Order: sequence, then C-alpha cells, then structure tokens
Amino acid sequence: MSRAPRSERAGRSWGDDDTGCTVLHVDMDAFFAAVEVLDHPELRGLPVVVGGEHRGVVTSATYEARAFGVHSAMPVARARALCPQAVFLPTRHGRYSEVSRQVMAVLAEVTPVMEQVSIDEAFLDVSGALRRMGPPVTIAGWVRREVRARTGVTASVGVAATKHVAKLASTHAKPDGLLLVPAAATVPFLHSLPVGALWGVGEKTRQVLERRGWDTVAELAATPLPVLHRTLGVAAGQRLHDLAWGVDPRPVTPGRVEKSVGTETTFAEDVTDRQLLDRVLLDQSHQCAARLRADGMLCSTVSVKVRMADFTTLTRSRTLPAPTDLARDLAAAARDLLAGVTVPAAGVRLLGVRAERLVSASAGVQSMLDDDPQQARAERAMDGVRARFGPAVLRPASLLGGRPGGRPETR
DNA sequence: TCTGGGGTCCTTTCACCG
DNA sequence: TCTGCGGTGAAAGGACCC
Repeated sequence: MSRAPRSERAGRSWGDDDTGCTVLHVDMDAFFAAVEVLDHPELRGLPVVVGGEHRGVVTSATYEARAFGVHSAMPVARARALCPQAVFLPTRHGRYSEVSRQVMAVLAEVTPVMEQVSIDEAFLDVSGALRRMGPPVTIAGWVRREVRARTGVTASVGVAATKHVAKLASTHAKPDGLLLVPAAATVPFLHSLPVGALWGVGEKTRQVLERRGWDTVAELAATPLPVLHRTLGVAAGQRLHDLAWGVDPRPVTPGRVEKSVGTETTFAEDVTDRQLLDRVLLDQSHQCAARLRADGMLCSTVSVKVRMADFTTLTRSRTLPAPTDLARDLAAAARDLLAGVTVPAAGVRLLGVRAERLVSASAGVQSMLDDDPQQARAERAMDGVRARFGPAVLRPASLLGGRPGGRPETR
C-alpha cells in the first residue's frame, strides 16, 4: 500500500499519445485486504483492516476503511479508535504470496523484461511486446482485465516513459484504474505534485524541504543544484533534481539478486532475560541460515539489531573469518555481538539477525563449511526434514523447553 | 496513537596503511 | 621519530521503500 501523497490535479487525463511510453508499473489495489475479501466474500463492501494484533501496525486496509482515515503503517490501536466497526484480520503472508505468483505469471506473459519490486507490484518494459500485443495502453488494459479475471483482485497500471513516472502514474490511477503520462507531459505532470510524491522523499526529507519553502516538485526543480547538494548531500540532491525533471535512466531489470537476508522479532512484552535473548538469536540464525542454503548463498557479515523499550535502536555487525551458511556460525557471531550491548532495565523490544554481503555458494570461495563438514551435513539434514514436515517440527535442543515468551504475536 | 518485518542505499566515523 | 594526508574498508546509523 503506497504511502506517497497524491495530488487531485495529477490524477486527470494528460493526453492519449503513448508513443515511447514503454514502461508499465502494475500495482495491486489494497492487496492484502483485497485477498482477504476474495477469500471471505461476505466482507465485500465493509471496512477491512489487515495487520498485527498487539504491537502491530496496519499493513493493508480496504478503501472502505481508508474513508475513516485508516492507512498503512498506522498502529492498529489507532486504526481501532478511528474505525471500531472495521473487521480486523491477522496477516497471512503465505496466501498473499500465492496470489502474487498468479499475478506475476500474468505479467510474465506480456514480456520477460519484468522486474518484481515487491509482493504486489512490478515494472514491465513492453518495448519488445508492441508488435505482438499493440501499443502500451492496449497492453495495460489487457493486464488489468487478465489479472482481475484470473485472480479476482484488481490492479492499477501507470504507463510512462520512465520507471519513476510510471510508478507515480499508477499511484494516481488508484483504485482499479489506468493512467497514461505521455512523454511530452512528463514535466508538467511531475511539477503538479507535492515534493513528498517523489521517490526517495519520506517524512524526514519532506520536512527538510518544506522548511526551505520547497513544497512542490516544481519548486524543487527550480532550485539550483548546488543548493540541493548542500541541503541533502550530493547523491540525494542530484537524484531528486533529476527525478524532478523526469530524468530517470534506470532500466527495467529482471531477476534482481538479494543482498541480505534477515529476520527480526518484536516481543509481546519487553525482555530483560539474556538467556532468552540468546535463544531467540539462535532461532533467528537457523531461519537465516536455512534461507541462505535454500538460495545457494553464503554470507560474509552478520549483523544484529536491537531495539530497546524506549525505541532507541542500534545495530552491531561483524565480518566473519570466511563466508558461511551455517546457523552455528551466524549464532556464534550474533551472540558475541549481543554480548557487547548493554540491556537497559526496561528491556529489549525487538531483536533481529541479518546475513549480509552475500556470495554465491557455487562461486568456489573458501568457506567455514570446509572446516566442519559434519555440522554442514547436520544442518542440511534439518532442511530436508523441515521441507517434508514443515518448519515447526525440528528445532535445536537449546530451543526446546518452552517457546521464547516473546514470539511475535503477529504470527 | 505509539509505532511490523522485509529489505536497499547513503552518509559519517574511525582505523589502518603507505 | 613524529606528523600529515589520501585512500580504503568496516562499522554504525538513519532514511526510505512496500
């Protein structure tokens, strides 16, 4: 669910010349909530909110719920206050992934030049499909019809000459719409938007820009580049200046490789018990390692994230002597890193482990697995058992004897 | 109101090396 | 021997995205 601000003006028609507008951005409408309504037809037309239960936030809400001011990233408690009559449902990630795969399969029929950005959106470069399927707007119409017919959920599509503008166009087409921004209308379209609409401008940056008096993309675009460099840094200043003028040479890139894998847990209650924290790290290390092995990757760096009860957050990371995909190695590093952190009396709210600087296991690098083939065989055997009987059947002995009290309440 | 979990990218700081 | 300096890589933090 997009959090970017929208502009009434920008949602109008900008013309019908789609020449050169070969980038499509396909974005599912209120995706998680839409899947829930699909599976529970009796909820159609009602305010439905999907999100965590206790310390959770809203991950998706139907347009009926949004009419009450509910939006994604809002604490569920706040959403309940705004819309007590809404139906609140927990997230079912597996089910959303299933529908997502069906949607992506439809898109893949258009062109192999498809870049999936998240579970519910993707870019298509349709330049190679024009002869077979017709002009971009015709293709966009086909995508919307086929996605709805085959999955039962709706998508909005933005059509433009660049990824950034296509993305903004789909935002302004919502819900269940299509918006073309002709190449010639790119700059007027962008300049009709508030600065917060630009990709890369979140809450903090928007405040910085607005303090300077730059409320709109047009005002940002008119600002000399050196001033932007001083205000935002060279990289961010250059990028926003380019985007504000419609300059976005990024190609649609299929098959992006992951750069890190991680898992984190917010406890139902803040935790002060170090043994419990260590056990959670071990559990998370096993999850990360299993994913590394499933993806055929090794990691060179392990990082630990700790969020304290007062929400201050710190990370600690360590480069390993050699790359690994073994939970034992991740856990050893993670525990060591956590040992260097002072746990405040009020306790820890969130704990996480991330494996970074990934390299392919087949790249022939010297790894920590070579030192202990027995451990490697044991962990791979665990993968096999979990694959057959489910992730919950097998856990290291030190994790038995009671689930850590703070398993995420969102599962 | 009270703040998830999965990520990416950028900046700053610091240690180390020559 | 001490100091300065530029380059580089690791670590940490923060902003942002969905």
